[in-house]
Amino acid sequence: MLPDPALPRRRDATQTRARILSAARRVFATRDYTQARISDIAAAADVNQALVIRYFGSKEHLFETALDSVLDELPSHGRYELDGLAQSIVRHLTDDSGNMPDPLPMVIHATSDPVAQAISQRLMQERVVRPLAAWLGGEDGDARAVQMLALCAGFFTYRHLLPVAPFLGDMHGGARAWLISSLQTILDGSARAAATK
Amino acid sequence: MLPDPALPRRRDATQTRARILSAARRVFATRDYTQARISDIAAAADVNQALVIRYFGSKEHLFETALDSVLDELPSHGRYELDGLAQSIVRHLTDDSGNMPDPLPMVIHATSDPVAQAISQRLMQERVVRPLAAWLGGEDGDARAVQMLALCAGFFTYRHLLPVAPFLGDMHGGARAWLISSLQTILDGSARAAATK
DNA sequence: GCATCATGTCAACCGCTATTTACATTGCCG
DNA sequence: CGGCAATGTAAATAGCGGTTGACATGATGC
Repeated sequence: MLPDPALPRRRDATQTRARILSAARRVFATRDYTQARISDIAAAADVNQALVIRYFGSKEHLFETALDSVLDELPSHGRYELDGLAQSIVRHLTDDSGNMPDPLPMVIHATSDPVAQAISQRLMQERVVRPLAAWLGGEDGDARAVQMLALCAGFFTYRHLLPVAPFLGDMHGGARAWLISSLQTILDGSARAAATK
Repeated sequence: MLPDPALPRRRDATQTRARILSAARRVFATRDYTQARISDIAAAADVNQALVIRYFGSKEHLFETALDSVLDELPSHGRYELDGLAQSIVRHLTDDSGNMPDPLPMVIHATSDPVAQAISQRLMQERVVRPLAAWLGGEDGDARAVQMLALCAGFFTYRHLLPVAPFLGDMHGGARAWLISSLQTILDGSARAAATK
C-alpha cells in the first residue's frame, strides 16, 4: 500500500535534490532548452517550482549539473572493442526508455540558448570529443571523432527534431542499420590508419 | 552622393516588404528561431518594428513566408547530374555569403519552436524530401533522401551549432571533403540500384 | 493646394516565465 | 516538550518580447 498521496512526503533534502536532477535530465533531453520550463521540471519531480531554483541556483546551472551527471554515467570508451562501439553508440541513441545515458539529446536541444550552448560545447569538447579522438588515435583522430558525432546528430535531428518521412514510420530499422554501418566505416578507417602506422 | 540618412526614405510598400523579407531570411538563418527577435529583423531591414508585424501578421507567418521564398529559389534537382549534385549541395551548405539559397539553416534553427518546427517539417517534406526521393528513384529513394539530409544536418550542427574542434579551425576542408564523399556514396548507391533495375 | 488614403512611428499593453520574497511547516536536538 | 534550523509553499516581482492601437506624415489624385 502506497502512502496517501494527499499527505506531504517526508522531508529529505538529498532525495528531493535527486528527484529534481532526474526530472531535469528527462525534460532537458525531450524538449528544447528554451521550451523546457522550470515548472515542467518541478511538476515532473513533484516538487514546488521555487525549490528547483533554491537547490540549483538557476536554470542554466541546473542544466550544467544535469548534463554533467549524464556524462558521468557514460561508459568509458576503453570498455569497447572497435566492433562493439558503433552498435553501443546507436543503442544509446535509439533507446527511448531514458535508462541509457546519452548526452546528445540534451546537447542538441541546448543549441537554441546561447548560454546552454556554450556549456554544452565546453563539456562535449572536453569529455566526449577529446577522449574519443584520443581513443581513435592517429593524426586525424579528432576529425573522425567529430564525423561520428555529426552522423549521430544528423540521425537524431531527422528522428526527433524534423521527423520527415520515412523516418516516421517503420523505416527506423533501415536508418539504424545505415547509421551503424556509417559509423563502422569511420571506425574501420581508424583501425586501418593505426595498422599502417 | 547618397541621400542624407537622417532624412526619411521615400515610401514604397513593395520595397519595404522586400527589405523585411530579406532581413528575415538572414536573421532566421543565423540565429535560433526563439532568439531571432522581431526587433533584430526590423533593425536589419532598417524599418520600424511594428511594420514587420503589420506586413506579415506574425512572427510565425513571417517565418513561413521567408522559408517559402528560400525554397522557391532553390535550383531544381533536374538541373544536376549525379556527379554535380553532391558538390552543389555542399557548396550551398558552406556558403557564408548568404547569396546562395539554402533552407537547412533556417529549418534547423526552427526546431526549437513547436509551430516553426511544424511549418519546417511540412515544407521540407513536400518540397525537398519528396522531389529528391523521386529524383533518386527506386524503392529506397526516400530512405536515401533522408540519409543525405541527415548528413547535411549533422555537418551543419557541428559547424555552427556546436562547433567543437576540429570543426573550428582549418579542418573545414577535410570535413567538407568527407561530406561530399559521403553524399556521393549515397548517390552512387542510387545509381547502381537504378542500373540493375 | 488640399483631401484622403497609404505608409510609418511611438508608446503602451499583455502574457509569459525565471526568480525572489515572505511565510508556513516539519523534524531534530537539547 | 519547545525552540530553531532545515525544508517546503504560495504569491508577488520583474523583465522580456510579440502584438496592438492611436497618432503622425508623406504621397497621390482632383
